[in-house]
Amino acid sequence: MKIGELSKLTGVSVRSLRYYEQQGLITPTRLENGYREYHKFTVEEVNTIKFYLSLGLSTDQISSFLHCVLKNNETFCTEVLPIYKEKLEEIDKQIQMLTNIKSNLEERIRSFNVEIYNKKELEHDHEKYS
Amino acid sequence: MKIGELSKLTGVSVRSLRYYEQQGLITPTRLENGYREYHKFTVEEVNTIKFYLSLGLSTDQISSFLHCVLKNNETFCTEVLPIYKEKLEEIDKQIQMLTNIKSNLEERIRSFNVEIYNKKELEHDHEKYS
DNA sequence: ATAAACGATAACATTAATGTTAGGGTCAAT
DNA sequence: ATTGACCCTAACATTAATGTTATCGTTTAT
Repeated sequence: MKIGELSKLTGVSVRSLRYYEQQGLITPTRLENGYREYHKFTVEEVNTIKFYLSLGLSTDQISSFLHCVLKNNETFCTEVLPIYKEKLEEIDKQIQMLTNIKSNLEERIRSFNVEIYNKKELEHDHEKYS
Repeated sequence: MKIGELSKLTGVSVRSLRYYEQQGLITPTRLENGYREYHKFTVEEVNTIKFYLSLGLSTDQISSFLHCVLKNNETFCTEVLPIYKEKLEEIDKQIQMLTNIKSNLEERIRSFNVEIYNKKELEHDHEKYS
């Protein structure tokens, strides 16, 4: 199949398919006219790539083990586990950072509410004593 | 004071100070020779900018309320609260995404452990029955 | 044979703050 | 007057996957 069909079947843009090829993730053959020709099982490969990208892995990381996981159960590929662990640490750090910022933001937002409360108190006092 | 001194006092690089100026966050005067001249209270301003940047706000967002918060208590600046709330939603979404990925990663990592366990079982069986 | 649909390559754009480098002025001390 | 420490502007680089556009060749249907 040609690139347009693969794109439709996978939902991955033609541009991205060419990029994956450039990154060494897929290697189509060429027809006489220069068009890329893909095997039908490339659909599965591209879906696998999509999955790993959705885990936040880079094309570089994916390329380091894709060859293996396309043939074996993932758990047989020793390259994968360290990458997962590395990514997990990275994500934990990010969550930690975001959580800190979130706390700060919530605290600042709370101080606005306190301010509004103070203003209402003032109005109330005004009524009470006027 | 000149830019080098401001940089030392705030820990913000000269490059970044010029960038903040370009974004309209600070507006030094110029000496006759073209050098930027900063008031001493600019140190406080830059520290304020640093703080808002650390909350993940963009220079664009900061510039929309910096003028106000430099003169008043932040809670008097009506522009700030919506920006905080917007940022908070954005961060919640990011945390949600990262948490999802984290779950997926942990599940995949777990399946490696199961696999190792199975392998050990095999060895064990091998001993047992050999 | 012409037009529409598809394919190819190549290059630039996106985001946002910051680093780096190049090519110059300025100033103070020697 | 030379040196070193500053300052200036301007421009390119960084990250990574994807979008966009330009220019061109190919195929297919009319």
